[in-house]
Amino acid sequence: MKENLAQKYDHHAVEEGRYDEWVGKGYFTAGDLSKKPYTIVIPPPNVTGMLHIGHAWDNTLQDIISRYKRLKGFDMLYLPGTDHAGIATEAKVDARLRAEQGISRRDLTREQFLEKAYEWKEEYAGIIHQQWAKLGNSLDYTRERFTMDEGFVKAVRHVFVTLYNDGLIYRGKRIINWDPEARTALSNLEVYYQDDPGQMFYFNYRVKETGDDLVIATTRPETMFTDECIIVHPDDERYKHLIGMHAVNPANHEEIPIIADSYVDMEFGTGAMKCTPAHDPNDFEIGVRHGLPMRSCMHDNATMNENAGIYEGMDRFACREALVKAIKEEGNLIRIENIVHSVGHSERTHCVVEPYLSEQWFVRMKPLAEDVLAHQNDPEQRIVFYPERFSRTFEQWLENIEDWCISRQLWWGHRVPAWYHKETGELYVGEEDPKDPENWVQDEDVMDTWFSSALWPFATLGWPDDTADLARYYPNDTMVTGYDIIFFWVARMAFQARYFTHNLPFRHVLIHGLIRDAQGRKMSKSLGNGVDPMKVIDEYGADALRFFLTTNSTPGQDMRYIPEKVEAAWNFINKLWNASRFVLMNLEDDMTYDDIDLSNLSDADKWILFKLNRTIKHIEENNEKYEFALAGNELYSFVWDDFCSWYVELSKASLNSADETVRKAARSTLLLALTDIIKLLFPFMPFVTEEIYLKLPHQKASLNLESWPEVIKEAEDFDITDTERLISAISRIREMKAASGLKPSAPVHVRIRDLDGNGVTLTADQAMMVERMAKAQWIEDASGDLTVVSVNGGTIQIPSAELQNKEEEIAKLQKEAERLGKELSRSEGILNNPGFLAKAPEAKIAQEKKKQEDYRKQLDAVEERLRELEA
RNA sequence: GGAGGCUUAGCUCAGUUGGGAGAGCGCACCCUUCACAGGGGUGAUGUCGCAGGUUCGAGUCCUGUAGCCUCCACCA
Repeated sequence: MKENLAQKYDHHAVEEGRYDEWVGKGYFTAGDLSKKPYTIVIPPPNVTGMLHIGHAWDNTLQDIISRYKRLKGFDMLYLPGTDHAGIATEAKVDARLRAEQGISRRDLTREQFLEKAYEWKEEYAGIIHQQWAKLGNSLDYTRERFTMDEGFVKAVRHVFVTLYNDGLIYRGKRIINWDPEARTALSNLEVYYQDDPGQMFYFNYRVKETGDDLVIATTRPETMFTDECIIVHPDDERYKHLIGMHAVNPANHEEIPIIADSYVDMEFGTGAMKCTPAHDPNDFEIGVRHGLPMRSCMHDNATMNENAGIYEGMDRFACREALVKAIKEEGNLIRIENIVHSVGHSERTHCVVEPYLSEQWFVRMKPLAEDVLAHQNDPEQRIVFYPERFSRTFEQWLENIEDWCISRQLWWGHRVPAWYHKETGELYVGEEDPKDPENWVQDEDVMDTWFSSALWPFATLGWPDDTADLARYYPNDTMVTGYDIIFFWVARMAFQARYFTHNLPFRHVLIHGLIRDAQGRKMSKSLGNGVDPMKVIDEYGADALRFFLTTNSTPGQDMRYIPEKVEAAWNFINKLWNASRFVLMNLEDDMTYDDIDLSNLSDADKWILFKLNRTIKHIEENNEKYEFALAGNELYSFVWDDFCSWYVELSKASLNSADETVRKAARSTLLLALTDIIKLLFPFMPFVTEEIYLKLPHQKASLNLESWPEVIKEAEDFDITDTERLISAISRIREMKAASGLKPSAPVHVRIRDLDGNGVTLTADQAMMVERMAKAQWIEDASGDLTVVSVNGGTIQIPSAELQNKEEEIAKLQKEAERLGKELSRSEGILNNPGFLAKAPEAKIAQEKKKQEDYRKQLDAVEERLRELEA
C-alpha cells in the first residue's frame, strides 16, 4: 500500500511550513515570459496594525484568482505591498509615545518622530508578512513595495510636479475640513456626518439705522465674532428696505452691513442669515462674491483667538455656552430650539470637524474626472465592475466631484515638493530639491495618503521609469477591493492612471462587501466584536477560513462571520481528507499517474467521470465570472454527494471484483477524479490539496506547478441515464425500508418494472450497485404481493412480506398519488393552454408531453397497487 | 433631496439569459468492524414582503408600495 495520509486531518500539521517552502521554491515569482501575464496588485494594507478578517476575505479572493490563473497557464503576478497610511499611523505612533513615554509627537522634532514612525512601520510590516503567510497568499515578494519607498517618492514627486505644471494642482486659501485634534486638514471623504443633538439659537441683530429687530438663527454662535454681514434675499418684501443698512452683532456689538444675495432661501428660518466666510463653505462663496473680509476667530486647535475678544483662549464649545449666556443677559437671545442635525466628524479622531479657512494644496478634479468618465464609454478602455452596479456608484461620484484637498499638516507622509525662498518668498515646485537649499525652506505639509496609493497599480511596477515589468504587467487585470473605498481609492487610481499612463489601471474591479459579526453588526473596536483571522486559522486552519469566506458570500454583498459555517468548511475538508485516504488505500504501491487506464469502465465509473466533466466546466465558468460561491458550492456537493456518498461506495464493489480489469478501471477512475477534484479545490484550499497531491501518484513537484484539469474527452459521450435511474431507484428502496422500520442493512428482494410494466433486466454491474447501496437483491421476477413505489422511469417492487407494513405503504402510495395527480394536472394545464402550444419552444413542449405521459403511467401503477391493497 | 442594497425553510444565506423552490446549520427517526460518529441513511418545514402589470409561463422582468440597511449631497 502507498504511504497514506495521517489518520486524522490536522490542519496544523498540514499547513505548517508549507508556505515557506512554496515561497522558497519560487512558485509565486512571476516572470515566465513564455506565458501570458496576469496581474493583481494587493490593496496595500495600512501599517497601522494587523490584518483583520476583512483583509483575509479580500486577500483570499485575490489568491483564488491568482492560483486559478496559474493553473490556467498564466504568468501570474500577485504583487504585495503596504501603505504608510499617513494620518492613521501618525495617530498610532503618537498614542504609543503617550502611553510609553508620556509625550506627544509635538515634543519631538520631525526627524525624531519619523524615526519612531519607521520603527512602527517595520514592526507591523513584519506582522503583516506573517499573516499573509498564514493565509497562504501566493505573493511575489521579489516585487514587494511600500507607498513611501524610494520609487514611490520619485513617482509621487513626478505626479505632483506634473499636475502642478499642468495647472491641475494649485495652492489656495479655502474653507476645508479641519480636524482640530489632529490639527490637520482633511479631504471631504475623511469626514463622516452623523445626526447629533444640537441647538438652534435665535438672536436679535438690531438694525442700527431703524432700530428694527432682525432675528437670525445659528447653530454655531461661537463663530459670530467674525460675522461679516447679514444677507437677505433681494426680493424679500420683509427685508428689502433694510438692504444697505447695518446690523449690530450681539456677540461683539460690531456693526455689519446688510446685503442682498439670492443664495438665501426666503422660506428657511427667518429668511435672513448671517455670513461668516471664514467658518462656513457657503458663506465663503458669498464672501468671495461680495469681496467680504475673511477673518477667523479660532486657533487651529479650536480654541478662540484674539478676534473673540474676552473669550480668547476658550474652547469653542465652552465659548458657545458663555457667549449665549452673555447675549441672553443683554436681552438679545430670542429663543433656543433643540434640534437634531447632521454634524461632520473626523474619520480619524472622531472629533467635530471645523470648517476652517486655511492655505492648502488642491487637485483640480473636474478635467481629470471627465477623462475617466469619457473612457467609461469606450469598450476597450472601460473599467468593468463586478457586480456591474458599482460602476454607477463610481461614475456618479466622478460626475459630481469637487477639488481634492491633498495637503495634511502631518509629518508621516510624502512631503509636498514645494519650497519658498527665504528672501523673496518665491515659490519653487520641482522634482529636484533646490540647488541652493540654504536659501529655501520646504513646505511643511505632507500629502494625503491616498495621493500615493492612487499610483499603486503602476508605480509598483516601476513607473515613472520605463521598466520591463510595467510593459508586461500593466494594466493590471483584476483589482479586488471593498465597496467602501471605491471613492477613496478606485476612483483616484482611475484618474491618475488615465492622466499619467493614458491607460486604465485595471480591466476588472471585483467588489466585495464588509464582514460583520454573527448578529450583523459592523465589527468595531468599541464593540469588541472583531474577529482575528489568526485565531480562526489556529482553530480551523486557513483552508477552512478561506473556503468559508468565499463560499458564503455574494459579490458586492456584506456577509456575517458565523463560526458554525467555518466549522462546516472544516468538516468538508475532513471529508475530502478521508476520501483521499480511501483512494490511497486502494491504489497499488507502484501505480503512477500514467497508469490511469480508462478502458473497461463500469457504469459507476462512467457516471462519475461524466459528472466530473460537467463540474470542471461549471467551475471554470463561474471562476471566470468571479462567482466563487457558486463554484465552491458546486464543488462541495460534487465531492460530498456524488464522489463520496455515491461513487466511493460504488467503487468498493469494483475494487472487490475478481476481475483485474474491473479493479483497474475503478482505481484509475478514483485517481483521476480525485486528482481533478483537488486541482479544482486548490485555489480555495491550497494547503490540504497540496498535501493530498503529494501523496497521490502525481506528475509535478507541487500542485502549484500543475495545470487546470482537462475535460475528459471519452466521458463526454457517456450515456448515464440508466445509472441515474438506478441511483434514484436505490434511494427509493432505502426510503421504503426506512418507512417500514427496517434497518438499512435488512435484506430485501426487489424487482424493477419500466413505465409500461415490463420487467427491467439489470446487468450484473447494476445488480451489484443495488445490492451494495440498498442491500437489496434484484430478482427477475417475484410472485405474491408486491409493494410498489414509483421511480423516474418505472416502478420498484418489493415483496410485501419482506416489508410487512401495509398501512405505511398505503399512506405512502396515497401521498405519491396525490403528488403525481398534482404534477399531472399542472402538466395538463400547460398542455391544454393554446398559448403555450403556440409560443413555447418545441423542445419545451416535447419535454412537457413526455413528462405528462410518464406521470400518467406512474399514477396508473400507483393506483393499481392501491386498489390491490384496499381489496 | 439623490443613488443603491436587502426582504426566499426555525437561523444564516444561495438561486447568472423567465420554464417543475435550494444549501449549510438546526430538528425527527434509524444505523457503527470494512475512508470518515467532526460519519452514514431517511424524513419534516416555505401563498419566495405586499399589490398590480407584462408573458403561454414570474422568486427571476416592469410599475407601485411597506419595512430594514448603506452610500452621496444638503441643512443660516
